[in-house]
Amino acid sequence: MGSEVSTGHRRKARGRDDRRQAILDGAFAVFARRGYAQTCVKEIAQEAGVAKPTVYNHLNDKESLYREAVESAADRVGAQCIAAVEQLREAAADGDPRAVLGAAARGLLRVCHDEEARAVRRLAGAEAMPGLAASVRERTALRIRSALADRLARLALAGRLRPCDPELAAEHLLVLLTGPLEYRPDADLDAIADAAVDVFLRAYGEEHA
Amino acid sequence: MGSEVSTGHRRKARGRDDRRQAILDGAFAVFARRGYAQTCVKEIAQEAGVAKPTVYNHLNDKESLYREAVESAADRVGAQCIAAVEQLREAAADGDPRAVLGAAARGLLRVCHDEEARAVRRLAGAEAMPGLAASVRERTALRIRSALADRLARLALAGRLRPCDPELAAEHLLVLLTGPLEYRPDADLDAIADAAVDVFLRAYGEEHA
DNA sequence: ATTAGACTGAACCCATGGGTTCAGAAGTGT
DNA sequence: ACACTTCTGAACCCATGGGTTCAGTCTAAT
Repeated sequence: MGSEVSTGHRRKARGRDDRRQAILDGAFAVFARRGYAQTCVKEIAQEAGVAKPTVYNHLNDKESLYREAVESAADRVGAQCIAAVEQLREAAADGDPRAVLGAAARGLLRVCHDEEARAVRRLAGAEAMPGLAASVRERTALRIRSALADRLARLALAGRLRPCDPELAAEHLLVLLTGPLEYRPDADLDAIADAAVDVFLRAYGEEHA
Repeated sequence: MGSEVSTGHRRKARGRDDRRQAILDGAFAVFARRGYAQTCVKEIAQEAGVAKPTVYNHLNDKESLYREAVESAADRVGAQCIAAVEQLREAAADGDPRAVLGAAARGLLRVCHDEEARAVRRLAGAEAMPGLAASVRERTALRIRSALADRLARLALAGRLRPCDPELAAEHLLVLLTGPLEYRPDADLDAIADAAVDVFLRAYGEEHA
């Protein structure tokens, strides 16, 4: 019966967390399309399929709602990016780095160009909430750079890249990939990725014969 | 007397424009440190040294205030960046591209790291104001890329860079410069600039012997 | 069946702040 | 001196919306 009690608690807790997550997701969706100022909590409640007091039952106020919603979405986006980078793990042993880097780059860029990722970038910096920008950067950019640096270090060690600072190399590859999105929000993603890998390999590829 | 009348009109118009600009500058300063939602028009008026009705005498409403303030600041920042790029004009004839590009890069990066430029980037994307982001991108990023592409094209034609698409090359150099600011907001600017030029020249420099 | 906890919906309170009005001051051209 | 425009400062109106309260409902565990 101890197990039944704890099961019951787990179910309840699970239910609570699900609902909380639904609220955060709804909040993120509304904030993303309306901005902070134009968003009213009632609309968030509707989006989440929940009554307004329920929102305040899970979150303290509008600002917490914003912070936690953005951070939660940042975690999702960060995880997708990490997954795209991690595909370099097995593939690294294979043939020329251009193919394997190209595939990872295209995957990464698709995630970064996704509506959710764009919204995270917009909402993170805006609205002067102390610490939020740093927190989101930690959960996305820095984590991704670190994961990519790991992979590049292995490539360099294997002689497929020239010796370099992996952190800096990762940063360069990432800005070559995602930077152009700021200049051409709706360009061909694969073309951007290929151009980025091209430049990256000319700069960091192994000394050619 | 026609001249006197027109002089009078000019003085008045000048006075009006000055005051309008003072209001826009004050608005930008307050929006930059408070964000849109937390900013009240009264504070803008105080910052500009003006009474609240005077603000509404020059601008229609809070949203116009925001748009025009951001666009005005974007114009200033854009002009400074163009100036930094334009120093490639005379210097282009000189010695190795590394020195001349490095100097321009450091100048450009200083402007982009400036508080005003950071604020423009923050405020431009935020707050779901249709068209504002595009307008600011037009006044800054695209203009700068275009100016830089002009200079790079001349360098390529002079054989100091390998043949390339100047627009794309300019974009790559710019993201290598400004991208790292997102990852390390307070790193050594000159180090970033040098690393960017280094990578850029390995990718776009003339075929080495 | 009972009890406990979460959820609902609607009404409610009220601080905030956008935008306006107005009477008068101050500067300007004639 | 006179008229004209602009600016001031203070008060004012009022829509918006954050946050709360409450009485009643639903679910689930015992």
